[in-house]
Amino acid sequence: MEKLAEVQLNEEQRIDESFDSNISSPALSPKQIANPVVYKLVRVEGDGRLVPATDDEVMEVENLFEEEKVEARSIVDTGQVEVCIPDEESPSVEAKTEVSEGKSQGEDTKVDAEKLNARLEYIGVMLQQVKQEENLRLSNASPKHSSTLMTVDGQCSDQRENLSAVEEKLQTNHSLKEGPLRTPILNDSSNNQLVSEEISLKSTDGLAVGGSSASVPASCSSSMPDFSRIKGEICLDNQTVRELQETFRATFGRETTVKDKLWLKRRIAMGLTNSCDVSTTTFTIKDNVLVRTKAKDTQSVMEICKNTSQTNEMVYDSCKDVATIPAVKVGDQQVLFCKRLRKPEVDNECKEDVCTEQSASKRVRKPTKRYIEELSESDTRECAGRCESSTKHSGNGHFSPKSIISPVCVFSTDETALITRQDSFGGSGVQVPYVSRMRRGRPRENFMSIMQYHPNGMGMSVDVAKSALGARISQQDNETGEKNWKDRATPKHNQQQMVAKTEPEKENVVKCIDEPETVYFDNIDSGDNSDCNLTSPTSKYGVRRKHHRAWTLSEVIKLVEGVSKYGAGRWSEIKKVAFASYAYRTSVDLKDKWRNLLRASFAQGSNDKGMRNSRKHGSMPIPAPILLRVRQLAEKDSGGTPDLSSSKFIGCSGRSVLDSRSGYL
DNA sequence: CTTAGGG
DNA sequence: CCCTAAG
Repeated sequence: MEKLAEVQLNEEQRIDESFDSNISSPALSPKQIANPVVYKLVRVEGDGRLVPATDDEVMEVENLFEEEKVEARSIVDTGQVEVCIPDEESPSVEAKTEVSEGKSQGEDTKVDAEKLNARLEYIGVMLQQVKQEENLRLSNASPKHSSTLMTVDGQCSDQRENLSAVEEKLQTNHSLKEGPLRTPILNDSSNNQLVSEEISLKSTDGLAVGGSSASVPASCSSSMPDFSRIKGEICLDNQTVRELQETFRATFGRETTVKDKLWLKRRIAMGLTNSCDVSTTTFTIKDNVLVRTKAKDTQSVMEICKNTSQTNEMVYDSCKDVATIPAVKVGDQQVLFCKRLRKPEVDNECKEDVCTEQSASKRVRKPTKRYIEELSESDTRECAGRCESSTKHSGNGHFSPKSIISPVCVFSTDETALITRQDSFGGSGVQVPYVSRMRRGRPRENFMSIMQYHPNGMGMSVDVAKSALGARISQQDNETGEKNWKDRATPKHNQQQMVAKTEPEKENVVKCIDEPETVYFDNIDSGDNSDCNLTSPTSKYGVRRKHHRAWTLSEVIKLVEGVSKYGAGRWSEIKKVAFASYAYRTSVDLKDKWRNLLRASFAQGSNDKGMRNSRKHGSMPIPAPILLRVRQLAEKDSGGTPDLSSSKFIGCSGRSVLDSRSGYL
């Protein structure tokens, strides 16, 4: 069979912006975001490369589509899916753009939604056949349980790559549909048990998935599992096919005609262990022996968790919400899918049931997920480690949320693990290195306020602006670039973003230069690096490392005064009153600065006060009086009655110092 | 949205 | 400074 696969060119920004870091950068038009799903026909070469399909291939597939259309089952369609049969155009950005433009957010989907469904349906059929083949071919060599790692590995396998692609495409397609959704396989049953079983199988056994699809007749007589049929210990190994089928039926409540023993065993094993019913009846697998235990054998279940690991987290997550769950997939889809399903209240009982210990101790622990940057910062080693560690965590009954949202680890041929994400930037929808997002942070609204202390600031601003522009061009984005871009991003990607990013800023800067009087920095929004950080002493000495805006003394003073007036903690108040004109200082900033001030003041208090004005560390030295005042305020704030007789004096002196200084800041 | 606190 | 969790 020719390796024809539909690869998804999918941008799922909508699902989670933070996840899709750099795509959501300003470099992309909203239009692209609005068209999340695009498919493109490609062929998977022997080495795993994705090559655009030729005309012939496209024709061929189209014919097939037509033929199969007749008996295709209808699938609920939300107009989110589009099958695109492009020309032989190289998989480039244009290709995608064209496609995207041709479709205006599902408005024209009515045209032939049915047709599309039929096609997708056909792909499903094809997929099943392929999978069955695969299944037969690989059934002998397959280990008992396929862990996530295995699944990942499988994705790299040449033999399965096309399969994966097709499957992924198909299932993702499903996953995009809203509302109750029937897979062709499940037909009438919206039964949780069934669905969850199906999911679990798909998620954990990438190889044999198709088997059930193709083989299980749509006639599900009894749709409820009947665990009572399973008595005591059952050695799956010793069972005949017939018995296995029976067990299967008992387990899942439906018949199967699959004769593959291994397949059956895995199904049963997985189905049981993933069953939502584990809370009442727990089955565990020990050395291929199915053990039924009334009491929860947490230990054993943990083992299962470990084995199935990450993927099954999704399964567990899914149990509650099966009605809308189409499938679980390897790769990004899996992740996205998971995120989509993770509703807070659906803190699945399945997971908790399985991992009793954890649920007993604490229901929700929210380890703060550090932002994407840190995820993508992880290097090769870490990636491998994470794959492993997620497994480990599961073993301890601890599901690390991090593992859920962590990027997919793909082990490329040269044994290096890369963090990748599904990306269509190159047009081929292949995995590309995971790069950190372009830029974060709030915009800096305007700079007007600063200027009030810098009547002469203009000349400087030009310089800074120029230099800022230059720096940006040369090194893109200081923050993210230094660590991540160089080694991670694809060159193409980089360039595009770079151009897209630089342009607008150039404009802004130009404006800033041309119309210094009025427009000034109003246009320099998006604070991105565009901080013409005039007041920063560091700007004089070059190397403005970040888009920091150094705190001026006057700002500090206002802050201190504000704190003295309103008390520490009322940052929004202080900001409103004292920093009304400082749009770029948020209450958080105030708080941070205050924290720093406290630190500084106490540090200095214990130290020699002589170095207060030293410029050793290029940053603005904070006059001792201010620090003293800070300390005093801090003490007052901390509840104690420090009774500093000097408080008044300090207050006065501090203020006077401030006033005198603010003049030439 | 604001505050608190960690990175 | 940035991020996130909580209120």
